[in-house]
Amino acid sequence: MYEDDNITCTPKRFVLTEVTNSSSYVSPTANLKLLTNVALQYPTPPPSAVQRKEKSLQILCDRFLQLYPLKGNGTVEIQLDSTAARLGVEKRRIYDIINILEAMQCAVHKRKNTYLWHGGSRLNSFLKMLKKQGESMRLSEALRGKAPKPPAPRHKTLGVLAQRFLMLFLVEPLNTLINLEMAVRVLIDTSNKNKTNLSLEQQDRQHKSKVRRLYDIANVLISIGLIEKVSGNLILKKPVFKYVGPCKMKKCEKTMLTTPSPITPVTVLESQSKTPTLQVFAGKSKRKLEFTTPSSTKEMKLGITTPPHTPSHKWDEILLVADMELTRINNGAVL
DNA sequence: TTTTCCCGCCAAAAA
DNA sequence: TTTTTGGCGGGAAAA
Repeated sequence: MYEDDNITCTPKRFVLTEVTNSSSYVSPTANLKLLTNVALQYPTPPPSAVQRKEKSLQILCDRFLQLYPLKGNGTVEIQLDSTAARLGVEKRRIYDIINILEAMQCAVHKRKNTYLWHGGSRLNSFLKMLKKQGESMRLSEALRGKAPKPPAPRHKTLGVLAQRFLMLFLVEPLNTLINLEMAVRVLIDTSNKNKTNLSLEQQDRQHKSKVRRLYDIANVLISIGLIEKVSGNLILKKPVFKYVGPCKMKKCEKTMLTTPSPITPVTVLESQSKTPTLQVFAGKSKRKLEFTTPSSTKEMKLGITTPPHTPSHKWDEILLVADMELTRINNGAVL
């Protein structure tokens, strides 16, 4: 009949009544269907086998990076399908990984099924840019009360979300801990489409979905070595992440902008605030999101202002406030 | 239980 | 149209 590479010996024989739960007559068609099902079941490896944990995106990305190292030399072409096969996963999973890596400028979409791998060669400069981008978006302020809330991306949401998530770390003082709940709230534009308002529970649904995405993203960012999960956190039970990537700037310690001289020429400050439009996602395809705020940003030029207050690292407070808000929201949901 | 998040359906974009 | 990409959320493993 047919030969299956997986079958190395004659399958054990079964009588219909052993497989079915009834001893009654089964039509030929039903019989065929039944047999098909049994056949499909057959090549199933031992029940145990790899479990969920071993299939995580983080591990998959680790293996991916093993194939295509970040510090590799030169550029290489990556074939998605063969890579998926090599890693023994569905193509869909490769998309998840490559999308984030692409968002990190580690690879660029060259053509169908093909990416150009640049590794981490552009990472540092890209991170610098991301930071600037984050500052101009005023993500730091958004984290607290002041909430310009960056507009929701229309395309490449996974990649954009990954970039914005990273921005949070870059924009905040080093070692700031950020939890996913906080991130979602800042990164997701709750003021939904024009009129259509929140459906309350639909809002919760979308929130949950976004958190799922953030988990996915966090996992590959961890694999890349940009982020780290901080276990056994204090106040919150929620997961907290910390930036551990390349030190973004040299101003490690003091210096900073400790209240510039009273009479600072505006020009000095202004000079810093250019970069009005940064194209994070290169590429021609429409799908590649036009990352920046199209034009709406009404008064972005006013951006440069010394941090409101508490330039400190009182992230504990931040976390607390964030959590309190979250619980408030949750309670409110129970109408 | 809740948190984490894999899996894969199926629609949008591209060919 | 068909194929490739990739939102999205169900629901189950892990904690």
